[in-house]
Amino acid sequence: MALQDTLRALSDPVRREILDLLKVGRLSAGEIVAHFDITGAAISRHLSVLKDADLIRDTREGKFIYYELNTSVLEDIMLWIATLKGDNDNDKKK
Amino acid sequence: MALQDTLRALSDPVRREILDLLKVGRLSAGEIVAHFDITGAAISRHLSVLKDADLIRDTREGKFIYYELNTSVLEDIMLWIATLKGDNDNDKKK
DNA sequence: AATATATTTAACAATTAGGTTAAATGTTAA
DNA sequence: TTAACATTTAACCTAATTGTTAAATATATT
Repeated sequence: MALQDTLRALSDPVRREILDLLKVGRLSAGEIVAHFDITGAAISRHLSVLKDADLIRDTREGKFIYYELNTSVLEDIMLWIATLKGDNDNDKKK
Repeated sequence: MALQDTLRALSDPVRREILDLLKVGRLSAGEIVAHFDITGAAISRHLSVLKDADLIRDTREGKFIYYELNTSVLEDIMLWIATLKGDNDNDKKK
């Protein structure tokens, strides 16, 4: 379900914007919420979708929960797209 | 809306499987339907989503409509993912 | 212990998505 | 022009998604 989860997570524009924000560095949930016009509850659920897809990691620090990007799962997408485009790099690898 | 359309189209497993089928070569709608357990109507709608996202192109030939892959729009995803991963190749380009 | 702050979870409403069957459209051939 | 075939579109149903507000949880502070 890895690829499925990742692509589903990426298919929402709010979630992609969250990832774009985290590109610069870690942010607390509240800091992320501040960038949007929707409620903290809505953002919180988006964060949990991203977390389930392992696109972000969280660490609590006192009252705050910090989120940071985890790009490793994006490899699978890159691979899938590459094979779709007829790249035979993968065949070579095996 | 290009990236959004592409990612949304890719977020469904049936649609990804259709693209995988087309990797080998063009197929008629009917041939595609034959690979699945859902109705032709359902597949037809999936095809139209893929077409709207410009991931496939169609050409009618007599009674049949043939579908073929168009991978060019996948570039945008690759780019977006690359920047997310901190690739500064794009910066260099400008 | 009580309160304030940060965040998540629950319950709900509106919208979107993906499936079905039945009807419509386009094309070929009798 | 009628019949048959390939495909799409329409109408409908159910389930999932995304947002809201209100309640719950976790931590820090007084």
